[in-house]
Amino acid sequence: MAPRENQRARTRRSILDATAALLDEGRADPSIDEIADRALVSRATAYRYFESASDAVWQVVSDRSLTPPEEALAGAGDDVTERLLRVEKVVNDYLFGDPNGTRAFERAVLGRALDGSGTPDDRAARRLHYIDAALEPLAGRLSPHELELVRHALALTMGSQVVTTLLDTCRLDPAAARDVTTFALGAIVAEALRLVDARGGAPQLPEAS
Amino acid sequence: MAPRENQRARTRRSILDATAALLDEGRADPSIDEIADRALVSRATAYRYFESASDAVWQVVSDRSLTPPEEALAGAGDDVTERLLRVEKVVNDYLFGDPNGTRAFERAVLGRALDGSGTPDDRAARRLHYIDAALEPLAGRLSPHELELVRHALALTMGSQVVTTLLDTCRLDPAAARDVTTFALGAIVAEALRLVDARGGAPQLPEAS
DNA sequence: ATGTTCATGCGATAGGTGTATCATGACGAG
DNA sequence: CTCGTCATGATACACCTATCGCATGAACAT
Repeated sequence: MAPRENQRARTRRSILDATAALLDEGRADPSIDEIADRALVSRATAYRYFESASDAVWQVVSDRSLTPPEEALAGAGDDVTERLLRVEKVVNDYLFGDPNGTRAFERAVLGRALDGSGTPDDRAARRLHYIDAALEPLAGRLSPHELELVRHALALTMGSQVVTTLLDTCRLDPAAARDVTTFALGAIVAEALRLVDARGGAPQLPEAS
Repeated sequence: MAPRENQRARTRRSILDATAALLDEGRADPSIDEIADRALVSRATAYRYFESASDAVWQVVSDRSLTPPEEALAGAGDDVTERLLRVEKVVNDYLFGDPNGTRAFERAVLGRALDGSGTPDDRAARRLHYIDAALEPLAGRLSPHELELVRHALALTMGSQVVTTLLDTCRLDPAAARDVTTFALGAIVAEALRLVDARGGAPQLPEAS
């Protein structure tokens, strides 16, 4: 057992709670000092637990759990489109609902990319778990390469960067933005299904095999 | 005529050149001091010309002109897919070729979004000009609403945010990333063409040819 | 209770941003 | 050439990040 586990856990929680509170109050980009003060902890300690302020924000935002994939897909059939729409709703409703937190998250991702910190970043990649879960009925029916293509193309329709693109760059409102994501998603799924048909899976075309 | 126009133009150029030089040397995120020193200008002056370091970077990156839409589309027929692939190539080749500059650009966009500066940001939205130019043959054949959907969905496949998503979050290499963007683009175009067929426009049949 | 360990607080340091003020002196019109 | 204008440089300030070394004292084993 680690030396002072409880104490450390308490401190960590305190910092995370403080960060979360600040975010909820609309501070999009809290400083380390703010967080430390709020957590009743010295600045040095805050740095001992998190690499930076945006690191803490990152943890908070990404730990505010979304409905997990299994739950989002409970009772869903094999209709890939419906499955994807469900997870898209979970992910994007969440993000478009909290643009501040989302942009702070974005910022953290960018920071990591800039200083080349090599952490695999399992959290930011979480959207792929949702996509994979939704795509599961199709898994065996596409070549590995095709599947990669589809997964990553779908990743372009969900996630924090989409918020930046549609809200900030294209200046859409959240509702219109959601229309766009579902449209794009539908298009990609349709293309994927066409790929499935093209290989073994499907009967219906007068195909030249 | 403004008071000391030439002097000011010279100073401005000097700062931009310095910024560009630093970027080309691989400094992804140059500080104001670095830029000012390199430009043989005091820090205060640098701030008189640009709001921030990333502002200067932004100007540089976005002014390094891409092939303009008309040129990219010269000699292209009415095949919307081909047209879009051309502009996608122009935009994304450029961005994936200079991830550092791109991320600095990203950073600037985010900064603007965070402090809510209301500038319309014609530069970041430039990708829509490319998309519109490529989409031109389809313009009259979709309802305004459908057209908006298609335009913005396509915007998800080009631009700086795509770099962040595919390179940083999904950890693809540039070549694989380009495969993904062209795939997604193809899917969206296909969907758009289906919309065209669904309304009056349908000229040629589902060519199993 | 006693001593060690280790998380913490405190303060200093080094560097970055962004703003303001003020003297200087180059510019350019007369 | 002269003189006022105005871009510039210098400097200071407030605040931020990120890191360091050192003293303190709570936590824990003995």
